[in-house]
Amino acid sequence: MTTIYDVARRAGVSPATVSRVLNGRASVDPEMAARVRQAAQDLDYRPNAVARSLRRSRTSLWAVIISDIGNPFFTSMVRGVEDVAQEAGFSVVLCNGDEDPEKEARYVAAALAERMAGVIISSSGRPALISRLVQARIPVVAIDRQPRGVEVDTVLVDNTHGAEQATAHLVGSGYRRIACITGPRRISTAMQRLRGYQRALKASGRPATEDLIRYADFREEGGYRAMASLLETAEPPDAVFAANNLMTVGAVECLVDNGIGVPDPFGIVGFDDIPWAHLVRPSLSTVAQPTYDLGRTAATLLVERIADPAKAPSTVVLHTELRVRESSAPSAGRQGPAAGRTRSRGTAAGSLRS
Amino acid sequence: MTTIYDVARRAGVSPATVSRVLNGRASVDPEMAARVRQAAQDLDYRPNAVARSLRRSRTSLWAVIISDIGNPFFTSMVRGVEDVAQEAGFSVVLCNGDEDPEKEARYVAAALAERMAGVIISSSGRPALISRLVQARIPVVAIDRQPRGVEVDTVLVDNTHGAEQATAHLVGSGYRRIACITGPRRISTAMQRLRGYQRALKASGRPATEDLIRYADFREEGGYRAMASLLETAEPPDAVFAANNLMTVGAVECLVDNGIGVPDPFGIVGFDDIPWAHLVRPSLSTVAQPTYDLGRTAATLLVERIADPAKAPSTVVLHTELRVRESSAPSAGRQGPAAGRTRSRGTAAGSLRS
DNA sequence: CGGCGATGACGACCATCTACGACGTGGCGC
DNA sequence: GCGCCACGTCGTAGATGGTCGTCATCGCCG
Repeated sequence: MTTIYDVARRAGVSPATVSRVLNGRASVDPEMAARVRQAAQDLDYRPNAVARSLRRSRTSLWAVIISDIGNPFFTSMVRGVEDVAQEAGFSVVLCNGDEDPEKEARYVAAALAERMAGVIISSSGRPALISRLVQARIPVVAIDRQPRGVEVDTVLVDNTHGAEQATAHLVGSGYRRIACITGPRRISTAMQRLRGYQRALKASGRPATEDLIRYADFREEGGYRAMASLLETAEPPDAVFAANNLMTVGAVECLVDNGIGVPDPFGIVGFDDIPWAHLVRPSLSTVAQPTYDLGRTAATLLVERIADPAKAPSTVVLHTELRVRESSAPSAGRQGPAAGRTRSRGTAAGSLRS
Repeated sequence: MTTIYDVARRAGVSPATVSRVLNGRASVDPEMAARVRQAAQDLDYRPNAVARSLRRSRTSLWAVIISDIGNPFFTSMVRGVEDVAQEAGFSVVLCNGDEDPEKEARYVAAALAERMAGVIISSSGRPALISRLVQARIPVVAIDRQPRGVEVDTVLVDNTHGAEQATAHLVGSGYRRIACITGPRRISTAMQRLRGYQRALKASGRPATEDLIRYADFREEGGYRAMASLLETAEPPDAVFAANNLMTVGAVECLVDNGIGVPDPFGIVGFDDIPWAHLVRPSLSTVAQPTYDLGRTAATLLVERIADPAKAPSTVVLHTELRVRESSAPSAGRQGPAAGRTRSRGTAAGSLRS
């Protein structure tokens, strides 16, 4: 590997001058600058980013710690983060926490050891991890999930409102007993979405009883099991609101395996869109999140936080959008007063292309 | 941040001894070692990975440069890479090349600047990028796509055979004019899958004419347009083999929008599975790749290459598996001699759970 | 001729690792 | 029993590569 000394020798200047030319920090004689640049090009010189980081005591790496790389929600989010990072001159280290607090802890340790420039984290629960980052003065942005007891920049969606809207839509479609499959109690999004569900039930004058609620794991398998458990009860539900995309898929699978028709007699709405939802039959009604923007917003906050570590932490809440498709639109006989949408194939496909 | 000097001072030893204790390189008096460890724990000392990297002139980071983070094929692969990296003590920097040679070049430059310990790359064409890495003595493993003119460790699947099998299956199902939507000419997988398609057609005694071939971009949009273009021809096909998952989805969308039934009258088989393929109606027949193992294998090769930079490069070819579902199984009247599978819903769902 | 501004050279510094040297102890041989 | 040698252990210092502050010098202008 060629070093800055090799370039200096070839250009007949000191290493400091080479540094100044390449960083544009101070004014250098144009003729000499050109000579340096030529030498650098001739030798295919690439500054050693490690040495630079050591001297500057800061790197140009971000750690993005997500909960599940297999979930399209997170990959889309990462894409948003990455695009902003790229523009701002940072590289992204993607870390798959896998909903495992221990794995997550390892990644936080790595971020500390590598003295990363910043961390974007969707934490699976432990606020202590985020505290450690804050204590080490590493800029942090929490995304998707709200950490408890720590003051950091945060980007969320209006989980409660989205869940309320989805549940109210099921109520309006005429379903009688609406169940809820949510995530682990320690995760803020799971609890907020549950609260939205409960609020909508109360607003419609129905009791939100515990026997209609299941706490699963935000994965396909968990959604399947929760659905199966709901069907086994003495008085099974006739609709369900599932609190994330993978559990929605699991629940639908369970219904298919049990030969139960969707949307008639059984309605389903899921939180968070899935790709190719329009190709799934019946197409799934979902509460769509602005995943890409979620990532972009978090990244923008991180850039600002790095620029000014002293500024007060802010929380940004983005909006969800209920996308009604086939899975929550029962036949005419059952439809309630609020249910007036088309089910034509063309429309469904068209709305998804956007 | 506490440094090795702080720990040394507190333990009453020299920094060198602290380093020795924590790295286990040389023998140190056990009593003294215990004192050092205690001091390190008291101060919550974490070695500065940047300084370590500079001194050792090697980092513990891998760059994984993939073509499209939105494609589940790659995320599953990355998961395999990551699991092995974790075990071997490396962290993974995920880089989304986005099928854009320029973006890809930037990431390769970053890998060089950061003196990364290794690179796993699914290159969008330019062998020059890989050459630069090899020249800089950075261990490289090519994955999914075969780089031309460079000798590096490579992990591939049997693209030609998989495509041949898929096409032969369409032939056997009784389709007459079978088209092919493949990827850009510069990408090896696109050409190999095209070759498999052509081979199968020749084996069945049909001409593989150019008017049945479209070169798209491996994306949903491209698949849609290619399908539309095939339908506009004077003599449209009645089946298509699509060379990756996203283009398959695009092609199906186009068929739906045009009101053409699948699998009757139009058959389709795609290369590479998609998640929730079993929920899509009609469920899609695909050539499934061992995506996770692809990643694991590449990572294992990289670990070996790092351990022994001198060893001869090897190429590993993994096998694909044709998964017949509904989209290629026409009704009885059309079925050819080779088409004898069930189309029952239960069976289709069951085969997908595995 | 003096002063100021601009530019370049030099060296300290970032945190860690490691080669080399020094010191001490134990064992063996005379 | 004493001395020497060898080995084990520890500390010092230098190296890693780039950045930036300091100082000196040169040239130009007043």
